[in-house]
Amino acid sequence: MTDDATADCCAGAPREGGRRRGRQAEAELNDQRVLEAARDVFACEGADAPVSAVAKRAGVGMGSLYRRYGSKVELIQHLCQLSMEQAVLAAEEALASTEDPWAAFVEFVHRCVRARYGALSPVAGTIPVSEAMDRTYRRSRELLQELVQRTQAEGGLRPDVNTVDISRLIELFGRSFGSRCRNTADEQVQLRLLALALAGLRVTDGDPLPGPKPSLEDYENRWYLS
Amino acid sequence: MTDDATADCCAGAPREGGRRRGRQAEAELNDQRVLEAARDVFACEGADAPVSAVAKRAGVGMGSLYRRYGSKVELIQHLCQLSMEQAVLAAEEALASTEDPWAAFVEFVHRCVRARYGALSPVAGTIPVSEAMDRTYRRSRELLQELVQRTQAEGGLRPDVNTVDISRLIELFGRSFGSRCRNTADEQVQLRLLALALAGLRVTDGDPLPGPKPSLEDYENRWYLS
DNA sequence: ACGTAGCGGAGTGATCCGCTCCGGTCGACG
DNA sequence: CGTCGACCGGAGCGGATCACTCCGCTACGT
Repeated sequence: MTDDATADCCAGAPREGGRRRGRQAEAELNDQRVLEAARDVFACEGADAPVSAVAKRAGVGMGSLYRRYGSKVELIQHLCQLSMEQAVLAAEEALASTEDPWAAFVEFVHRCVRARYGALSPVAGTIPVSEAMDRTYRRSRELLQELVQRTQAEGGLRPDVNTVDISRLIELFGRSFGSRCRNTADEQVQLRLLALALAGLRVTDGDPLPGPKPSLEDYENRWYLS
Repeated sequence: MTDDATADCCAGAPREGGRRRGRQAEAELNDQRVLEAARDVFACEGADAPVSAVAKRAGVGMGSLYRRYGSKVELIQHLCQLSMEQAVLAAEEALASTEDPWAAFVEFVHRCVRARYGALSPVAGTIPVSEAMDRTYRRSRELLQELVQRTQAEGGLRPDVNTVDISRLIELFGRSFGSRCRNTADEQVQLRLLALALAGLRVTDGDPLPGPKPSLEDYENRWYLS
């Protein structure tokens, strides 16, 4: 497997993408492969998937994986961090497009779901929260707040929903998106259900949502308690 | 723990609920307790939760549990069976009430979600399907088909959804309902999201759902392939 | 008062998983 | 072209966990 990579990027001429060459190029490539594989594996099989599965999917030995990440927890933390950064980016871009607020909002949700934001939410409370994660989360929270308010004011988002509602919605679909590594037919159904929920987010003439608006505190505490 | 049970049902006067008395009454009670505990534990922690957790939650020894169910798989199969029977019952009652088809449909979905129908769907493909399961599933499928058609004809259910869509919706919320054994605040959020999706099921003037209607075959094959 | 049905839970063997460590490989450099 | 060492893959280790068994005990029924 690495043979391919070696043949592709090391033995031949310098690659346009990588800065370094030879062995170091392979190392850099492996970095990406590990990250991608980890996202897939953990999103599909849950955070208790064996690390060896990640290594195998990345086409990389255990040694190479553990040289980059000191432990499984560290790897997962890094994954969470990346997820949240993606969400931040998506939110920023949604806020930047002022043309159709509702469409921008929908696009934001879709991007979060597809980036599997929240696919790792089941690990909440089982790994420590790094400072980087905390910082990025805080930023994403602010942006989401802003986005929700704007969409409620100008985009037709029903006023009785919360940032927590939206977060949970994204997590719900982000978690099950591609869950259990099923075929793509599964993903299509999930997208249909997501479309259903999004349609429901627009309706305001129906019944109001049951219960009180969920509290931000409860939402966040999942990550800290036990 | 069993001391309580003994004091309650065995040492005292005959209980009105149970047919038998004394030791046999405790046995019968334990039966129920095991079932209930198993449903909770597996729904919350996933099907790979240890059997000992079920026993502990039921307040019952491992011996008592294994006398009733020869193996963990057998227990899970029984649980699936019960879930589906509940769904069948809910569907029958929904079809029986002819007054407000939409309300009956909503009630049906809620009952299924609350009964955690589909909480065990992640085990699909990991345990053999008993004939009883197969039979009950087939019956539930027929009833759901009928219910969906009626609600589409008379209840305002949008026409571009499928029985599979509905099943997956129920599974989605049934699985995450109470997932990870969180507090009840979590359940309230889930109910809000469910209400959102149900609202979306009613809208017909918005965009149509993306993709083709999901195929029943794909849906069912999850239980048989690998 | 005794036999025994039914109980709880410690123990067991096997599996699995995170992580380490080492022999091999191949680019880098003189 | 020879040597060196950075980096690689993956076998193996130690410990944790889990499904399941087995046995001593309790207390009901007679």
